[in-house]
Parts: sequence; structure tokens; C-alpha cells
Amino acid sequence: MQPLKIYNTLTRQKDLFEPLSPPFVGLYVCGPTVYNNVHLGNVRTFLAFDTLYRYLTHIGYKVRYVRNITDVGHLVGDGDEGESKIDRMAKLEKVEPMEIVQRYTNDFHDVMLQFNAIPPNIEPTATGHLIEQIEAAQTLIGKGLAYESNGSVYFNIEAYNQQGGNYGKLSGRILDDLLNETRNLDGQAEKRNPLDFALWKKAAPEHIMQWNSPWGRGFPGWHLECTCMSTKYLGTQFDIHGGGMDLKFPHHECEIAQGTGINGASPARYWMHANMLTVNGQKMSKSLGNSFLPHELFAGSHPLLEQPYSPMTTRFFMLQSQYRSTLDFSNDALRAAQKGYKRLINGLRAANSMQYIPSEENTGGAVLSVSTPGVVADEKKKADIEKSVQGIYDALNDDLNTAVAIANLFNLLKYVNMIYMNQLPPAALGADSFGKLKEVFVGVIENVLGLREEPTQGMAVVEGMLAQYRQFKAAQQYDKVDEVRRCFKDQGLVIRDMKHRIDWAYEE
RNA sequence: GGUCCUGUGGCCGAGUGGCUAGGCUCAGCUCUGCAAAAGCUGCUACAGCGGUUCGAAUCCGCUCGGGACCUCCA
Repeated sequence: MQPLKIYNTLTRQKDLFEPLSPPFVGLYVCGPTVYNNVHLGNVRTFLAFDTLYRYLTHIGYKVRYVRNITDVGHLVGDGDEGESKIDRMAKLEKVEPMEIVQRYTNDFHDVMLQFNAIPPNIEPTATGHLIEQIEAAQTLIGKGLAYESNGSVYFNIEAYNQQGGNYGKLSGRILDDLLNETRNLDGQAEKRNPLDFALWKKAAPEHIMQWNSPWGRGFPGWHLECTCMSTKYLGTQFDIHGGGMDLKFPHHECEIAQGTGINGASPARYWMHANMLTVNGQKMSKSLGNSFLPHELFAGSHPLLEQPYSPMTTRFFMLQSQYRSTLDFSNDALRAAQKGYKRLINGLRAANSMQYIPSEENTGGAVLSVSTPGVVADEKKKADIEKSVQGIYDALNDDLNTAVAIANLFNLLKYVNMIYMNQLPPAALGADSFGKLKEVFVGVIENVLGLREEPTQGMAVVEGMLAQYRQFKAAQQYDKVDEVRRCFKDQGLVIRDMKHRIDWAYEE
């Protein structure tokens, strides 16, 4: 097993990842609130954890990956007051709240699929776990960690800390500071302490989504669902909990308090937070009006976009930075990413078609490479490949540093291209290095980074047109040759005209 | 105001105190019907000032700039 280090927000350092019961790993990621389309910033977080899931699986762990759908309880505006986001949309559009939920859940799934994200093993919803949430609130009341007030139930932070809890340990906040800085919000009278947060909220009559509870009609508080669902599917203690940086406080802090209060132990051992996607240096968010929807990106239809960018270009773009760094969005950066992605994916096609040819063997009319009698092993290149392969795993083990992993991948790409272009006989690398080159290059791109080819429409007739091209070429009918080239170009493809063979590639 | 992060070459973006990250762009070369691609070569940066050190982009201090969270947000 690879020695993976993960930056743990709890300890503020990179900790060696040691699962509670290897080879099994429990991974919980906070999913979206489905009241609206996911934007690109949301996507970044989910792709970061998709990559983590992929890597954990790649290195041999059996991962149970749980990512929830928040379909109730998330309020608009400040704190524990205000309308439910989903309720509001439902009223606005005069439809059932569950229609809103369904629509944006579908959208979310579509989008993630386009980005080639692997669906989680379990995708629980908050409304599907109301019983658990009510029970959790009751348990907390029973332990003196929560209280009922006017039909709502609040978590008692003071009591929690008196019982040995440490509210603020995740986000590095000090309770007294929080108390001093808390703004005076309306309707806080129900709470004993402004920091107390809702486990269950009494529903106003006009609130559509409401259920019976021991405290009357109401709905669950936002933070409670994650505690209940992670506990149910991963146990009272599990390995990794992930989410966006902006959920660190208060959401995850509350989860820890709830989990600790109910089960007597801090829920997750490793807390991971993905950083924000920024536009011109500012966090991408709906309220700032600088967020892109994925389909706007794919179509290039947003005013800030100079051209369309494909899902894989975008995925590659995001992977070129480390998940804990902010990543700034710009057309220049996306364009550069597009070129890099195409180059890498052309290399992927090349690598997939590569076959090892021992130096003694005469391949007789070889398609992939000429026979290479008497080739001497190139120890320098072999060592360089070895170094880059190790570099990839070292990088991924270092808190999923995909940027450095990709840098090493480009080093390998050089050798893939040299073989593909017949500039380097495979035999010069020896079977072992060659095998490793191909296996790691392909495996990391496809399985860990989740990058794949984006076929174009004209793909079906490519081989036929290529055959024509060869004929025209042989007949030296260059005007026809150029015509075929134009056809390819119209499809976003290009012809690779090499000495030893003719192939097509994605236009870079 | 509090807590924290951050400032790298034309652009993006990694960097554990000493050894070329990488991508994109640009220039040249080889190859080529012409191209394209590929390979090779060139372009050596760390906001400013001071300190620690044999040695700092990397540690410390100050100054200036940017950002996040503190209120819903991935």
C-alpha cells in the first residue's frame, strides 16, 4: 500500500493516512443542496474528492464513498432564521419542493457524469433520514446537550464544552471570541446562546416541507443530516470527511459537536477541505454573480468566456493545481489547459496502441514500430522513466498533489511520443521499463485523474477517410490530400503523417 | 475588528533550506510535397526591506498587495 499523506484540517498538518480497518475506507463528502444548478466552483470540490476516491481505489483500498444530497433544511440567509432554500424555489415556481429537488439532483448527476466523476456508493438524502435525525435530537436532549424551545430544538454549545467538548477545534476558533463577535440576529430569543444551532426547526404554517415530531410540526436543521447519514453508513467513527473550505465553519464544526455529543467520539479522523475556485481573484459564488454553470462553460455562452471549454479540459485545468490552493479561472489558463489536455490525451491514444518489440524479433511489416535488431538498452532513459513514475506516486501520496503528478506525466509523455513517432525503439527501454511506462501512464490518466477521450461526431468515418488519405498520398494527389485534411480539421481532428505510418489525433 | 491563507518568469501553476517542476506562449534546429506532430536547443523567476544560516523562493520579523472564513454558500 502506498504511504499516503493527507492534510488534516484537525491537526493542521499532513498526516499519514491509516484507515481504521484496512483495506476498508469510509469516505463522506458533503454534497450539494439541490435548490439550483451546481456551478463550476461546486464542481471543483466534487472533482477533488472524486480524484481522492479514485486514488484510494487505485492503490488498493476498498472504499465506501458516501455523498449526500441536501433536500431539506438548508435555509436562506443568516443563521437559523429564514426560509428554506428549496421551499422558496418551490413557491417561486409553483411546483412541489420535491420537483425542485428532483430537477437539480438530475442536473447534478448529469454534470458530474460529464466530468467523468464516479458516482458515490451511497447517495443518501436528508428527507430519507428524518427518523434518524429526530432520534439524534432526542438523544442529545437526553444527554443534556440540546434543549427544546418554542417547538424548535437547539444544540447547547455551552453544555457541550462543559462536558468536555471543544467547539471550534476544527476551524481554530475560540469560543469566547465567537461569542464576542456574534452579530445580533433577529429571532435569536429562542436560543440560550447565540452560537447554539438548530437541530430541529418549528415550521411556520406556510412552510411547505414539514413533518411531525415530538416537538410538533417542523423540519430538520441543516447540520444534523450529515451526522446521521455518515453515522448510519460509515459508523460512529470513520476515516475521511470532505467538503468545501466554506463548510469548515460552521457546518463541519457542528457535525463534530453533534457526532461527539451523540456517540462520544469525534466522527471522522481526517477532515479534508478543498479550496475555492476564484474568478479574477474572487471566490466564485452565485451572490457575486461571477459563477459559471457547466453548460455555459461547455457552450462558451457566458459573457466572461471567450470560447467553449470541454468537460475534460476543465477537469484537467482543475487537476493542474493542488486541491488546497485557490485556483483562478481565466480564459488564458483554460486555453493553455485545453492544449495540454489534448497533448496528453493524444499521448494516451498512442500509449494504448504501443506494443513491446524485443530487439531480436523481426516484426515483418510492423505497424506499430519497425523491427529493431541489436538495440542497446538506454540506461539513462530507463532511469528517467523510473524517476518520473516514482515522482507520480510521491506526488499523489503527498496530499494528492495532482499538479506535480501531471508534471511527471508530461515527462513520461515524452517517451511515449518518442516511441509512437518511431524515434525510440521500445527495446531500448527493455520490457520492464516499457511495461511500466505504458501501465502507469495509461493507468494514472484514466483511473486516477479520470481523464478520457472526448470523441467527436466524425469519429465513425475516420478510418475510412484515413484509408483514402493514404491512397491520395501514395498517388501524390496533394490537392485531395489537403481536402481530406480539411475534413479532419472540421471534426477537430488532425492527421499525423509520419514516416512509418499515418494516424489521426485530436487537434491541439 | 478577530482567525487563517497567500503574493513565483509573458500567462497559469508546483515547490520538503542547497541539485532544471510542469503546462501554455515565444525564438531557432531536425524531420516533412507543404503542413501538423514529435524530438532537441534557447528564455532562470521567486512582492519589498531586514534577520537567522556556510547557503533561503523555502525559516523569522516588518511593510505593501490579494483572498477566505467569522452570516447561506463546494
